[in-house]
Amino acid sequence: MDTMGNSRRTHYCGEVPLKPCEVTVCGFVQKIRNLGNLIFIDLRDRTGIVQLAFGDYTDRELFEKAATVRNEYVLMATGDISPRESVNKDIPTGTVEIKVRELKILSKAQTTPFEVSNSDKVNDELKLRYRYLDLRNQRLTQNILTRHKIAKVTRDYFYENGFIEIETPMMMKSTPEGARDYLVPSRIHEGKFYALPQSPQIYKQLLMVAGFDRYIQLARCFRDEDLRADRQPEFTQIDLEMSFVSEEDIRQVAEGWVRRLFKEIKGIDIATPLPRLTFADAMNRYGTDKPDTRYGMEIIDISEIAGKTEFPVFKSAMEDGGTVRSIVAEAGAGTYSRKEIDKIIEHAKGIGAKGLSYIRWVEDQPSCSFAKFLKEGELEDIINAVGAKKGDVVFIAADKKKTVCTVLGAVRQIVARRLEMIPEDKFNLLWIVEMPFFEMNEETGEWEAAHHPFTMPLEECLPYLDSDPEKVRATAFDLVLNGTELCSGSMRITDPELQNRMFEALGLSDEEIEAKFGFLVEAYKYGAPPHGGMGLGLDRISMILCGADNLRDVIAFPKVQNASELMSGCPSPVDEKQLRELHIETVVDE
RNA sequence: GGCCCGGUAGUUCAGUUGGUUAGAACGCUAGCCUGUCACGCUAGAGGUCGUCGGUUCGAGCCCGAUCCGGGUCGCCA
Repeated sequence: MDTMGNSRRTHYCGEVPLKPCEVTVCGFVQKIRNLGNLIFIDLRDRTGIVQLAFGDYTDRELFEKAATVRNEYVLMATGDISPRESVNKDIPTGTVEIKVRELKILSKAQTTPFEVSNSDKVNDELKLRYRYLDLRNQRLTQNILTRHKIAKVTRDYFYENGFIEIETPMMMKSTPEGARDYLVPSRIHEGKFYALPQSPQIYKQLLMVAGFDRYIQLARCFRDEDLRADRQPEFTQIDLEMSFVSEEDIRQVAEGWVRRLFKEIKGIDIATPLPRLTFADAMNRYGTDKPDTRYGMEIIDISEIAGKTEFPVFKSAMEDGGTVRSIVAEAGAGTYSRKEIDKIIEHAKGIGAKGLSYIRWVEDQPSCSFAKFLKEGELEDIINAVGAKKGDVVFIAADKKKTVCTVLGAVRQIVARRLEMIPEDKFNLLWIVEMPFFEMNEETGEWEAAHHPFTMPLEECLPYLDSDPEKVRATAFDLVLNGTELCSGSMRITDPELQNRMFEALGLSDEEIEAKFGFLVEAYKYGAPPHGGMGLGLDRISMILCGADNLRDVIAFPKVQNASELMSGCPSPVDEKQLRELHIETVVDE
């Protein structure tokens, strides 16, 4: 093996000049084509690929050295850029190659567990175990570079608009409402714990009280909850807070950021102001608070018609205060077989439906899964009400409103995917506004804060605070992009009395309020500018702008579904000594 | 915690009704090859069929448990 010696890189592989000159490049071997008396090596770095060439112009010793090179070796090559005899149109440097005069093998490589250039098809588990190899793959490299650009554009935009970046603590007080905290035991204080931040919420509000006026941070956040394709236990939030503003002002700043980001990253002009939809409308029309509006197929309430039939499923749902709603799966490209319908129903059951009724209108006559319960003309009434045409399938769910919405929202998504009616190149952004303040916890039957408890309710809702929690809406809003929640924001309560009323409405005792949030309420007594802000998911926006369908693809070292990291193998056991210092007793397996 | 999907050479996959020696492609090793870019040709090595148990004369295939990975519901103030 060789050392670099005095040689240094003059150009990145993907950025070599396309005219004759001397260059030195460094990188990994992507591919070797050895033709006997002619060797080509594709050399890769983060910018791209360039072809190294060895032929009759190469001295014998160098040629033999080139012949020993294997995939993923780390090379440094010096030579002359020359035009190729035959051009490769697929890569930017395809018109030239480097006729190598000096080759240094800086590091050899074992045969890798998978081919880096072909890793897109390889099993995720293996790739995550060797994440540093998968990151060499150009798709993943590009994603990480795009994420970097997004972070840079974000900082540029907010700095230019008077925001100050301030770091808040990573070790903070545990506030166990909402998501579970990751805890850090204290060595100095026996039996006490820090928590990793779920968000810098309280600190950024205190920064407003401190007078910093406009704050931003690319903040790491932690939540000890189960993972999803769009949810990691550790994630990065573009966290911001502003003083002397209204809800609308915050959205305007965010829209400016969105416009700038899409322009610089995708070259797309986003029209602002962005459309907005109330939470109630979103639930009714799309069955979710994060609707994908790139396609139609909205939910239709047919309680008035179907709910009045003799079909026991519909009847009992109505009697229990529920609802009957439907979506029309359009004919699209093909027709629906019974088998496919069954599959969709199975899926619906998996997400909480007891079942799904349907009207399948593929042959001349519509066939209806509950036809025998219908009187003359009722089937026609339903079909007319939902506007179904021949070729369509009408899916109907009857249950409590929440279940019906969830189920039909999911069915809408499945059908859209199946029909390939989701335009890949479209970016539909919208605001969901007037979010509910309280949410019923089905298990305990108690009202809980839907957002965080510092959220300002809409002024017109204040009278219902104690009498009718369901009616209270918040100054909270979400930004939704293609069915993914990108951001959440709100105005905050700055009146200590109102803040205490909110805590009480949430069932906290005076002692609990004092112990958990006393310092915040106290701060508001010393002069608190009206303020509000938001948190934007950097990982999620990166995922969408990279065209990825999983957060793992835009995070350098992600965690898997059970929240472990396969490369390093964390979480892992620790020494007894460490535990003793932290005053933690060893847990013996039962 | 629930539901669904997956696990067969290094990798991606095939493997019929349970039946002889588990196949292919890529990768790997060796040899040949002067313009490749999915280089080509020849030969070779490479398998506890995730693991454990069961049914059977016989299991990659059937049954049970379990581990690992993925998706999702719950959960995510």
